[in-house]
Amino acid sequence: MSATERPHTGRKRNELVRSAILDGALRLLAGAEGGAVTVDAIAREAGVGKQTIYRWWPSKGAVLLDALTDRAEESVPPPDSGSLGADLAAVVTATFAAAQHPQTAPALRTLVREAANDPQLAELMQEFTGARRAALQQVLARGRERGELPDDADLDLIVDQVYGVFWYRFLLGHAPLTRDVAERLARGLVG
Amino acid sequence: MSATERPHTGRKRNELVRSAILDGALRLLAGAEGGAVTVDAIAREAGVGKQTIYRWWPSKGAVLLDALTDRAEESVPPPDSGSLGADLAAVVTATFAAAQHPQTAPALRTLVREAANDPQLAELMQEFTGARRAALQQVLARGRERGELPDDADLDLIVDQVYGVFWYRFLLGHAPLTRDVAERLARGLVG
Amino acid sequence: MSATERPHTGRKRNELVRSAILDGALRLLAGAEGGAVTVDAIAREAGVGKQTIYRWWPSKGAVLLDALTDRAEESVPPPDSGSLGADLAAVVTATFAAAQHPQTAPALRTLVREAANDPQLAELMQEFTGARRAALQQVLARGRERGELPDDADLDLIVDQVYGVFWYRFLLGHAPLTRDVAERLARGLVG
Amino acid sequence: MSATERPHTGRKRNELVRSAILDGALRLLAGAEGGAVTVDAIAREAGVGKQTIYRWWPSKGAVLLDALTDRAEESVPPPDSGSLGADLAAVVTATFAAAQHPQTAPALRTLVREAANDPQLAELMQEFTGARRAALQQVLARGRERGELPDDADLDLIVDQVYGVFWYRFLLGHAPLTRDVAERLARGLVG
DNA sequence: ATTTAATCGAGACGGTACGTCATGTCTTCGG
DNA sequence: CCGAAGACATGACGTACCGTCTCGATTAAAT
Repeated sequence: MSATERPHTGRKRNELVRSAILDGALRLLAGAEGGAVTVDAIAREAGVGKQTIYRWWPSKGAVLLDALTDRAEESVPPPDSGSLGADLAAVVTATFAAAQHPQTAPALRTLVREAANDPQLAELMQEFTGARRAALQQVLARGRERGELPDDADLDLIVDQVYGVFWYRFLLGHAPLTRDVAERLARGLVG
Repeated sequence: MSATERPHTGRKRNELVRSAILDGALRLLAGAEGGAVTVDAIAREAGVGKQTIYRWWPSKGAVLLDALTDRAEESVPPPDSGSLGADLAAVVTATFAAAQHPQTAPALRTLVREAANDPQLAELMQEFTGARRAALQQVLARGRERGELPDDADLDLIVDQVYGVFWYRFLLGHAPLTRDVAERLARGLVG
Repeated sequence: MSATERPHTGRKRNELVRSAILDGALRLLAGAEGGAVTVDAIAREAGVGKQTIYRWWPSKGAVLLDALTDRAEESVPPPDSGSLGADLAAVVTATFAAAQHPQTAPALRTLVREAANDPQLAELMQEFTGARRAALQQVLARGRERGELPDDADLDLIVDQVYGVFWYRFLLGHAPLTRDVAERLARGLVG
Repeated sequence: MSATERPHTGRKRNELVRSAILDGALRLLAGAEGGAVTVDAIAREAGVGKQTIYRWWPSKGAVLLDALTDRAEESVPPPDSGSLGADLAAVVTATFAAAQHPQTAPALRTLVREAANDPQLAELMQEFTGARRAALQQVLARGRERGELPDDADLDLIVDQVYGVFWYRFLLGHAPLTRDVAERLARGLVG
């Protein structure tokens, strides 16, 4: 979408511009694989002035995070099937699967790369991952209440084993994140 | 160490220069915490020309990794006490402890940050982490041979749970990496 | 041996680059008439990095001034024919003619434009114009010694009438700077 | 003067806004001396929207010129004492004196600086200075009719010597613009 | 009395140029 | 040939103004 087709909204923030930027960012993230996700590039891709980006996001990474979360996240509620094993397997499987999406994966990797040198973005990602951890912990807490886990089980540790394995493999890529692995991991943790 | 105090060795490679560079890199990695581990900065810190760095290392990251591994690692052999639980606990505890060292921690974190945007370095770190994984897997394999693990145990997954938790907590810092956690983790995995 | 006494060992300044920049600047000044004498444009035109320009000149205008003076000025000595009238006419005529040169004129105008918003450059131009004034005053002083001007003649004022008329007409362009005008002006001042 | 204290006049042009803008512009012109006479700055200073400025003036420079001329100039008629020498001296002295005014001088200098990069404003200033030249020429023409100047005197050149000296010294500041200088200049031109 | 039309403050927007920073290569000179 | 110093091309960065646009309010003139 070019700038010429996009009407100005005057002194109000233009939502079309917002999504044009996020779209452009996603296109670059998904496409370029490893390179050239420049602020200038995003601006050009979206038909937007650089200043407009800096006006609304503190850093390039914030744009990327926004681009990823804005659409992908409709705040899926954690499953509650009554069985801890099933719930855990569901969450882990879903997590693994979501990151495999051919458009999401490169974007996510770029995002992490950006976060590494951008404290602003790092903090934003902390919030994001914190929410994920909290959701998973809730699932575990329900299971513990039902007696499916010992009372002294270290829920934080279990959560971190899940996300630890996920990120470790996702970023290093030395081993797969298949559905099979997900189920085996879940079983190992609460079996 | 300034350049003026260091004698030239003529056409042979000067070992003093090598360590001056690695020292300088370490000082920057440990000190600046968040900022500016530039090639120029390393060169200045070491009293060295930039070209000298590029002559011997393929990228900035390679220098950093070299700086970290050159000294800290005298290739500790994996423990072999005869008990899988004890061995695993020992490895995990040692891993957690090593990263806590007040000089190592910030350097390691910076290293990861650099690796995120430097494919050269990323590959080097893969080798490094690969070696660690292999060592741990060897411990587990010995235990499985002794019957301390079922024959169909997914050793790779267990290894990745250890290092996954480690890196996840180390980088995000949302939860501790104490000896207690290490032991609980080990017990959970092979108990 | 202190740092100041230490001979330079670094790479030498590349004279070709210097002249490439000045040439490029001149080409832009002469060509584009009024527009787009950007630092980026100069750099592109000269096949040079922007940083290289900023390394050697404090501002864009300084480059332009350098470009103009570097070549045009072989420090012409003021004429000394023995007759004040003839000398003055010669200087004024030469000044008028020099600025009419089809390549110099637009460059000079751009230079003034730049100086208006660049104190650095303004000072440089002061030096330049100061030297011109001094040269003319020397001519007048010689004439006064020979009795061709009264002892109480205000030489500064005469000089400023010459250069005042010159710049006033050159910049506003409301009246010509012909040889005829030059001679009439000279005659009016010392006739 | 802030916007809140200023009543709206509805669909009629608000004269208070006009003067608020001109006042703000003058304050910036006189005050900052060297910096930042931005359109945004004028708008902020006057408590006015940018569009309001662009609605009534074609360019920033036009505002500045308006600000200067609107108040200072009540179109003083050229003197006509019957003596050319006296009239000329009066005009020159008045011109020199006017520009010395502590509030006018910096504003005038800034105005010229702006004009250097604003063709719109440059043209407006041409009109302004043209009027001044015409006024002075009228004085000279009257004197020539009375026989106080030779029939072939180049009036334009005399005029430009006056204003040339004035602007040259005013802008460069290398020599004063005192009453004494004014009288000597006038005497030299028509004496 | 109601509509219509213009002013005005505010500020988002697409651009252009700025001056700085880091990278990795290349060049010079002294040991 | 090594090593220190640093020039150089490249390209991204984040900022400053520009001039245009649209909003929502206010008020005067036209209906």
